[in-house]
Amino acid sequence: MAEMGLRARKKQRTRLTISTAATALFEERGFEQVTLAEVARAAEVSVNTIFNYFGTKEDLFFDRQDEAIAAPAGVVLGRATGQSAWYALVHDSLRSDPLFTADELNRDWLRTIDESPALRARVREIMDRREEELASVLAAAGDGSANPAVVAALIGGAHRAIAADRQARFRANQAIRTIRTALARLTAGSYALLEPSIGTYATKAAPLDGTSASVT
Amino acid sequence: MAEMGLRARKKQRTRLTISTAATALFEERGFEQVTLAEVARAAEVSVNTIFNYFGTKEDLFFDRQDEAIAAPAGVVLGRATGQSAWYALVHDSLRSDPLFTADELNRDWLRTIDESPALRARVREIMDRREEELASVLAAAGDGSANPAVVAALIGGAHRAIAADRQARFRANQAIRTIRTALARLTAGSYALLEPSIGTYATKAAPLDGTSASVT
DNA sequence: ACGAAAATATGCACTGACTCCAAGTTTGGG
DNA sequence: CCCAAACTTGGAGTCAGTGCATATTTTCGT
Repeated sequence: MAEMGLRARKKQRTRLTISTAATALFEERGFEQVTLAEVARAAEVSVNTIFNYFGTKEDLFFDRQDEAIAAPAGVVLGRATGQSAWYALVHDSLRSDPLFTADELNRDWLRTIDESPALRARVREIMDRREEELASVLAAAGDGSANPAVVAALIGGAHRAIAADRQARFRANQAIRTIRTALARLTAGSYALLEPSIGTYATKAAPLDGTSASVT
Repeated sequence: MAEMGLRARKKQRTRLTISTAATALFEERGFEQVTLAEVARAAEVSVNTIFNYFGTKEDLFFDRQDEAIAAPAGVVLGRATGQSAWYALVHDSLRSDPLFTADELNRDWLRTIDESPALRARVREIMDRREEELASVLAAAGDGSANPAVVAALIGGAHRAIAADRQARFRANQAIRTIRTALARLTAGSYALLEPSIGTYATKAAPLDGTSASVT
């Protein structure tokens, strides 16, 4: 992984140059107000080169969407023995999910999203794909007590509500501390609503090597 | 309402002409494969006229999205005294919500959506707005036991899962009867999951005119 | 170290949705 | 019957995104 030819390094550098130039422009003047030609000028490449690295204008902004998409599925996949999906998400979401973080760096970024219909549409798509990933992890867990897609959709619903709340609070220019505590409270409240129905769904069974008692 | 000048009638007719011409083309060859110029030719108007009636290409396809957006909020708003939002939705959704219907007419329509990223994005937007409408109706009901936006999001989650299931079944070319029963079963199952948490949320209070006993 | 092959960058021409504006044309009301 | 408002149209332009042909750069086998 540390091994990397000149070509690969250069590619990585170019990609970063374009992405940071674009993000800066977007946050400064708004997504729709910036043209790809301007991004190209700022990054000192041709417009076509941008398309070599990014499929769409939105991809320039959501450069690392993959992390956000994989987050909940990863949390559930990495839950400890005896923990349910719900339990793992309750205790890990606020820490590891980029969707739940609130710091000063988020402010301009979130405002930019808020002001652009195209970016908001993209966020919806990301949320949808999060749900799909989560659903397939839950399906693999093989808990027949409920439809995994439905369980994933309920969790996804909670996440949407929390994300919307975060947006609203940033929009209202609340202090980071305030947002953080409100977010924690809302997260707890939302998951509490879900506990009776899915609190024990997809509980990870103990390994079958016989050293621990059965779980049932 | 029956009163309508020649101008207004003509407008309505033109709108319908454009919309049906467009829908026919879309279902025949796919949304992305049809150009607005072609729609204009088919409807015998200019491209600019299309934009007089419809804001975007997608609006041509989702001509009556307003009904879909207002459906759950309407059901909840119209619930009888003593019924909760959950109860009203469980018993009315399959009947009155266009999102839950399954008949032969849906087939081509849904396939067209399925094959177009742009239309799928629009569906996500519609789902989002449904949730917002529902959330504001719930908020107006003033049940402080839970955050109305969260409750709306959970219901929205269930709806998304059901809609996705319907899509998958149409995609797999299942028979309408099969889809209908599967849909009913999934709807019941999803709402059952929600009952313990929100089953009595926003129960409509009896009128205050004193003729009936207090509820609480 | 050299030259061919593969990867990458760029310019050019094009499509298609959408906007703005400046005429036409049609309709309703006085 | 004529004027004003509503509606339609054409034309010119913007911008994201595609396809292609042509440089230019990097890599790799020899």
